Amino acid sequence: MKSKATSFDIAHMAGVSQSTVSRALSNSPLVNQETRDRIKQIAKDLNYKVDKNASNLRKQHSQTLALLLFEDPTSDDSLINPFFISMLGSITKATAAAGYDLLVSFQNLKDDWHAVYEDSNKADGLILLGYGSYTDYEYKLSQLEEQGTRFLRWGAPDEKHPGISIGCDNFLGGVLVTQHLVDIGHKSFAFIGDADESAPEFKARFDGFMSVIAESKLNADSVVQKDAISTESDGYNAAIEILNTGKPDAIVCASDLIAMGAIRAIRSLGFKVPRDVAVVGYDNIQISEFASTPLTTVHQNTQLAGELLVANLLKLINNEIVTDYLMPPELIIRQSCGRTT
Amino acid sequence: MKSKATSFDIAHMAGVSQSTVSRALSNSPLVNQETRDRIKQIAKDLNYKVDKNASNLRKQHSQTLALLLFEDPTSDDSLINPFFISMLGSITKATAAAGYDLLVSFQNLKDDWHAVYEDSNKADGLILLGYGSYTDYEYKLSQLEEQGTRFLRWGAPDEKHPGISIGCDNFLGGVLVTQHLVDIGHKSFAFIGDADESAPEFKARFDGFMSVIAESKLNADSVVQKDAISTESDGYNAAIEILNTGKPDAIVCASDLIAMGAIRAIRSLGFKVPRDVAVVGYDNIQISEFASTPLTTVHQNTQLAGELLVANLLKLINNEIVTDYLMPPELIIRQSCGRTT
DNA sequence: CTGAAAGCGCTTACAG
DNA sequence: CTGAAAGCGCTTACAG
Repeated sequence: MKSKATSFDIAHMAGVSQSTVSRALSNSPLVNQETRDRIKQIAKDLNYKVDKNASNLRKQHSQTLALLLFEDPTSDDSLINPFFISMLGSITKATAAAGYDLLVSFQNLKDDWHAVYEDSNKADGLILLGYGSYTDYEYKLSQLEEQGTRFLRWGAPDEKHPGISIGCDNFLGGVLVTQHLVDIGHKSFAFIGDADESAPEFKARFDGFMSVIAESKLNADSVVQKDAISTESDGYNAAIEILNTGKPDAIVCASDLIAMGAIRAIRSLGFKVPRDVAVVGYDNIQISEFASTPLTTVHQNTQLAGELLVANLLKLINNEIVTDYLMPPELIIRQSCGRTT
Repeated sequence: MKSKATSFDIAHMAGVSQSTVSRALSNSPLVNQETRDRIKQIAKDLNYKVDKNASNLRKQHSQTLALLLFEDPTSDDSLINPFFISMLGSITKATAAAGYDLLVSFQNLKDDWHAVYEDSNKADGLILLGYGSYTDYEYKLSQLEEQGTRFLRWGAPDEKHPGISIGCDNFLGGVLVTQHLVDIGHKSFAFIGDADESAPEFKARFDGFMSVIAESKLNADSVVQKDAISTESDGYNAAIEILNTGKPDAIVCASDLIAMGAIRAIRSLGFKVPRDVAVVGYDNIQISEFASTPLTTVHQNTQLAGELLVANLLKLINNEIVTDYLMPPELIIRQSCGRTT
């Protein structure tokens, strides 16, 4: 194992000063074209790469973005929400395309926030990604902001939270999917998913759902809502409870994972989807297409979302002005909602 | 935005030297318990964190591991193989648990290997994760090894490739799933998946498959094999080709994604799974359980794999001896293979 | 266009 | 147990 070459080694070989090597390698127009090429060739031959630690220390920035994933505390390892996975993929690519590195870390609700500060030190900016509220972190987020840490969060814009958010219009998504159910003739509805402050995305979906119920002059009082976080088993349990009290025409679920559980529950009681009960989800995760009954759901453009998140975080880092942004959701009609014609 | 505190600031406030601060914060037993506590308290109050760039530069290591994901060049963004996603999750956690950071980057076959070297500079060790062969990278891997870069790859142990590998016994997996099909009475078989040098994992699964065919005294000549990389569409196309020439009792697929495509193909021709044609996959990705016909498949313990990968890479970094390791696969029997009794 | 020098914020021998 | 000092490998004013 040979020790790594430094810029001094290159300088020595090229017969120039170390400063010139540094300039040449960073494509400074200050250095003579010819010299620059020669230095680059030598660097290439030696497989030399600039030491990032030294470079970053000197430049006082890291060329690194950190992605902080907030998981639901109950979800087990193997069940990372596929939606986030998809986001992870697009963020990774967008980051790389921008010439930045990506540090990924999972934040656990149980831990204290050590990791965030650590990461904020190693990264020029942070992307926060997670379902549910960042309410628990509000204080920490304020602290980050005070320190001058640049961060963006995925989710609903929210006056009460520090920081800028980029998200998908959950209210509109809830409207789209519920309106479709109404349009094709469903009359009675249930909703599965947390619908309080702790889960702003879910709540917005629920609000969209309720707004359609109200406008359609359906009996809002007959609507059942059951709490659930985004897991298959929560969906299952909530659906069982609902069906024990009565059978709605359609169940609107706050996520595809919940919908998968609801479908399993409906079947376990001997009903058929969508014949006896229609089910719709949210997220358009991969499973939803291949599911036993392909799921009608709401698609969020994760590709675009990743690009937006990275592009805007970079703007933030460059002290440009960034505002909240809400992407439009897209209704995906498959079989689980019933008669589509 | 206030500028960040440094160890000198802490030293000033604590009335000690900067060296002492550094020692206290790294829990050196050299410094007086009381002083240590006082310094730590101040650091906490100031929300001070050690500058990693400076620390790493000085210590000449990065406390960072890099995960290099090799994707099939054809797979589109949204379809990152769920198996890798699961690995990503477990690697992320294992890395964090070990007190390291994780840098994630997607290597694109089209690009040159710049990223690898970059990453090798920012990380103490590399984990290579991808389906298929690393043949194309063989030269680069040798170079990495020469430079003294520590790396581990996920996959089949392979004499011809540099580096140590940790993987799952693909041959045995192929045996398990095929033997089960034979046991429950299937007689004629097809295999979908690349079965040449370029895809060592798939080839090993195929070899396991063929060994069962041979031992079962079935007519090996009648076995059809069609190439496919791990995508739903490749699986679909390959299955269509197979069914156009004849209908085997069972199709063994080199991955779950391929199996999903095969099932779609079988249905599109009016056949039923498993009644007319049984299908089995490999990987036990999340979809396989929720699929229209739950998939019989082979499970690889990604949780363990991630831990093993990280633990062994850390050993490598500490100059301990590490050897190839092959994890046992586990057969998961669901409905797609037919009569299970 | 090029070089000598300072300094980014740490860790760790070295000396006491 | 503590401090003064060197140095990790760069980038970038500063001077020419």
